[in-house]
Amino acid sequence: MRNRIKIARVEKSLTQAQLAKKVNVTRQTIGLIEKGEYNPTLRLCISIAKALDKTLDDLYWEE
Amino acid sequence: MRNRIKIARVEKSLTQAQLAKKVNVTRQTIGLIEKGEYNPTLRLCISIAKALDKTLDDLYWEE
DNA sequence: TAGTTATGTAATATATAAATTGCATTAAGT
DNA sequence: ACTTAATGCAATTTATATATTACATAACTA
Repeated sequence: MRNRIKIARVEKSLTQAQLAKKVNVTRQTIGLIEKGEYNPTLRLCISIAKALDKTLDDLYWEE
Repeated sequence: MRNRIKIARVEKSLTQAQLAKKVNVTRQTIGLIEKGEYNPTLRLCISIAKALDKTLDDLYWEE
């Protein structure tokens, strides 16, 4: 599950912990999702996208 | 978790069972996701989108 | 009427997402 | 050299996504 969360997060100058708090998960969960080793739920994907002012396609879609 | 899977599925003239087979889940899982009562994983969301020739935003994003 | 297809739904079991805790490393600042 | 902040990572536990099995109904059709 590759994604572009880390890029978007750093662009917004957020740490993993800050993003985690915004979307109500732990820092570890964010770290593992960024690494692509997790298969997050849709609800969490949407929360992360909104927290970073991106859409699902921005962060998770690859043609 | 509202979504537009059912509309896209019917447009492609697929039954729930046919779509389920394409994405390797059970018919029941598709039914529950269409009803919005499930919170599917990103991997499954992507599989469904590709099977229906849509993107994540097409099916799951609402502003 | 009987049989088939598509769908809804419920109970239980299994797989896995996510939490929790803890420790290690790196880089920045003092 | 000593903090502190940010991140990586591993083991275990808990919550929940999904499978499995089964039964129900509505629409169609032979």
